[in-house]
Amino acid sequence: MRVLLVEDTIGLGEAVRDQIADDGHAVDWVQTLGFADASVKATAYDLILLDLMLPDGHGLTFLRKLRTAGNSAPVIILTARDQVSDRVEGLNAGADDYLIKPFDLSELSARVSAVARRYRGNPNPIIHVGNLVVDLNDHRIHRNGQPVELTAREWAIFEGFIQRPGILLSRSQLEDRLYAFGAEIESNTIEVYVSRLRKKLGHDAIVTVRGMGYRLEIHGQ
Amino acid sequence: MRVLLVEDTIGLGEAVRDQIADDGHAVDWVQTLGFADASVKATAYDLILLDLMLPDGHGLTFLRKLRTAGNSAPVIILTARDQVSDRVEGLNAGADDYLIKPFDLSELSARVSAVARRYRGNPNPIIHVGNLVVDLNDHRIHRNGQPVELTAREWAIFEGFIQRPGILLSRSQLEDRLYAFGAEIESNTIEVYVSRLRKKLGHDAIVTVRGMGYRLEIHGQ
DNA sequence: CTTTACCTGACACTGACCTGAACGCGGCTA
DNA sequence: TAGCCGCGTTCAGGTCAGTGTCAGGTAAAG
Repeated sequence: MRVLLVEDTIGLGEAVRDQIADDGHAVDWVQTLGFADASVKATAYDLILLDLMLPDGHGLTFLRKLRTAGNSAPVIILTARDQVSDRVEGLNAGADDYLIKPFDLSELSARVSAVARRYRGNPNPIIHVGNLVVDLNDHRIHRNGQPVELTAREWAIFEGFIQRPGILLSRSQLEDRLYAFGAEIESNTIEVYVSRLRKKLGHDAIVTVRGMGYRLEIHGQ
Repeated sequence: MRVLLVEDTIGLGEAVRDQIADDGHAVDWVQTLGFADASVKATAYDLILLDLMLPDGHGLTFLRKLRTAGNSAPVIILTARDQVSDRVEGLNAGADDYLIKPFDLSELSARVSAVARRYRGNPNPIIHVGNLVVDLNDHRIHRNGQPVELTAREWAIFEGFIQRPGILLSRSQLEDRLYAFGAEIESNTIEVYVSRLRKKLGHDAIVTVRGMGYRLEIHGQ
């Protein structure tokens, strides 16, 4: 799926872009309405993620122009919790959905893949890694055929690994998955969750890279 | 697809009817709520296009009655640009979408075929899950042979589960089923409905996945 | 050997969740 | 018109799994 991300906050934009790319979609990220305008003229997007407060104007102006131009691509609005009127107006202006900042990356994934599913009638994407079978939408894991139960936090971490198996994830990247961006944490929480995941998924499933981070190890069978 | 068009403006009604017929759907066109009432009792429509200002009453009264009667056919509201409050109320009353007059016929086509797409691939209206037998068209459920009565809201939730048994549904996905898109809800309504469904369908029918959502458990037989 | 980084069992507390009960409202009946 | 009923929603009180912190231990690096 081709996704256009219109968002001027750098940290958030990066995180969203990476998440969507990891989910297997092509992302174009622009920071202004001007570039957004140009992009939709050049490309037929399957989904548009639209922030409302942008340096060169309000997202709703863009949305209305898009609709009157006959573009009916699904639009998901990214908005702050207190801007209720914006949200209502957004839906009236032709948005399909909205996400309230700060949002979980997994919530974002869910919304995006809901759109993707509607567009091509896809079943759940199932990933096989070593002796694990993972259903991403359903948050379900089987290890050697046995179901494995993960808590919300454990899943958040694990999802980060499974999306890029074999790739090194730094501590702070993992922390971002737990505490919607920003929130600094000074403790060994990540270590604890890695430990818990190892207990559930096998002790060699996650490899420590000293001083750098962790990586999911693909092994077996 | 069977479409019911409720619209008292002659010119517009004709144009819409013709467009939908051209798209390959069967259209019934009525001009009053009275006839609309009679029609939905006689026929199971797959989509209802509903004007709000009608000679014998307001379309929302009709919509509410429809929903409390357990009819969950998708409804698209046809409304004028300046009636924002009507639109919001409409979504809250259980409409699925809306179109602002005057609208392009191509826009209409797009929305209608979006509904059609969602409706297709559902050829088997009777589903067996564990000790439940569910008739999707009739909204009828039997548990171990005994009929189970669900209210409109309970059904809305349950339908989400039954369409893809075993899948995890997040709180917000369930909320979307109750309140078209939009309407923010800050309460435990979902929990209450889950609780009531459990009482009617068996306490182990719906499993809580803490921090993530709920899932219908397929068990027995 | 010392230092640093990481591991993991244990534990207290928070907040997510459950559910009986009460409220409010629209629709139906008399 | 008044009264009743069913449904949707909110509230309050209770329960318990999940989370984060800590402390004592182990492994790696130099």
